[in-house]
Amino acid sequence: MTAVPIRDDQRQSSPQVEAAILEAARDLLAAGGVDGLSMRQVAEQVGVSATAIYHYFEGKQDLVNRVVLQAFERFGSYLQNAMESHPEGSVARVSALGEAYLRFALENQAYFRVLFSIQPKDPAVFEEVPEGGGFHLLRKAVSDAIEAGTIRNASGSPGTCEGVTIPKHPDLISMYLWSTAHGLVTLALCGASDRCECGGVPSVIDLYRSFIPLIAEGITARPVGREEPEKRGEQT
Amino acid sequence: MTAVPIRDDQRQSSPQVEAAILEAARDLLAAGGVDGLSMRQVAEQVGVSATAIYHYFEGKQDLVNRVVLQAFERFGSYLQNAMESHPEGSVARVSALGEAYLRFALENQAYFRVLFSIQPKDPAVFEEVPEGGGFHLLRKAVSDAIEAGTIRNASGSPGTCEGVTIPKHPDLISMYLWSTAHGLVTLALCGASDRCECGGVPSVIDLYRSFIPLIAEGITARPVGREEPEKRGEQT
DNA sequence: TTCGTAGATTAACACTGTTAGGTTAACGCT
DNA sequence: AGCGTTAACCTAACAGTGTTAATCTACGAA
Repeated sequence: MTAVPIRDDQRQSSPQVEAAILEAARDLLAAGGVDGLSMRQVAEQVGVSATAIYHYFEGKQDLVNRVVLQAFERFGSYLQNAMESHPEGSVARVSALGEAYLRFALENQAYFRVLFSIQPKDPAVFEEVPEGGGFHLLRKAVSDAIEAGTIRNASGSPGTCEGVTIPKHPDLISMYLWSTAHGLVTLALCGASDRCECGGVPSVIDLYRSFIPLIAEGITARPVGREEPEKRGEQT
Repeated sequence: MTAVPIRDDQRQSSPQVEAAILEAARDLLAAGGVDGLSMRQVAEQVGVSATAIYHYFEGKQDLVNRVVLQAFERFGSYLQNAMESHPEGSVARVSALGEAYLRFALENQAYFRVLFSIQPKDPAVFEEVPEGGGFHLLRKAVSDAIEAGTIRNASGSPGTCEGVTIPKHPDLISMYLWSTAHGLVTLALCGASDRCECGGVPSVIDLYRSFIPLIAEGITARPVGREEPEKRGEQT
């Protein structure tokens, strides 16, 4: 169906049309992912012909990228919000960040899917993301916690944080925490986590909460007596 | 281009055609993901018309599912192979499993992408995966390690977390390890991990190796009291 | 008045997955 | 031998996709 001709007095000016396109694209993207977004559908929803979009965007990929950029901003403020309700330097703040990460992903699945679709997308997209799309928040929270002494310094050997208090690279711990939360929610979203009942833990959030003691204290047996934990061998 | 008519004597029998279709689909899928697989291209590669495929498969989704199933099997044996070179019950076996997971994902990116694309795919696909597509391997390795005393039993973790009873199954630790490895490689594949330099750790594999002490011993700062003095053997 | 241009249009191209309907060839049965 | 059935495959077509080319229209400036 061709778009109904727009009378001049209701013809939208360019920035409004662009915004309307972005909004329509966002809805379609959130509803059905990249495949669910079609130029013609966007156009129809805006009340404009499909090719008009090409006046504002270079193509579908560009349109998607722009929406993703907006989504990252929303994602960032969502995380920030969740973080600020816990004291600076606390482990609670770090773990709340993780929980918010999960919650956002679960509540905006199609959105999240697009954000982190395992595609070799333009690195430019990520580069334009303001402040790393939440990663800087995590990094900050981890840094604060290290400084507050609630999280150990990754740069040192286990326990050698006695004299040395300078956190060299909280990036490592941040990346580690990011991986865990992201992996969990990713597996959950593709249905893979159903393979593991995990003793009847029902929701992904609960599963994540069950991870926390493991993350905090590690998984190796710390024997009450004195038992040599077996060393990791080196392999190819 | 229409397919050249097949003379009777060179007309392939059904199972061979089906296998050829699967093979062509696998190649296209590995090369360009789901979008890179087109029925017409598959057909042309096999030397048959596009619609002939519908005699063996219900449609594109079904074809993809079948390839994914095969891929999971290959994935499983890849993991098994990597695992078996380490003693049963050792932490080394567990961590080798993780490394193999990463390696497979990095070496077969498009493949891996399809396996774990964040799509709400038919749960049936996962259900048909023999023995859980590697998860049972991880579970077994973790169970053995717990039994051998090298990995602590999750049930022994301190109390309950926020009212949630912590499952005592090795499933929890397995799921946790799976999440971490999967999250890392997933973030790497979509380019997100480039945001974190992590102290100059170059490759994903090295990054994973840096995780291992964290996974083993946790991230919370422990009182300076007890720690193994003879550590610090492994360097990436 | 004329020109340039922003904004939008229609028509078309080359794809896509999928369906409908038809054409063989081979097999089993009477 | 003749009949019916079915597996295997075909062509043609449909509805949809992203994208390009060429065109039209209104508006502001010279």
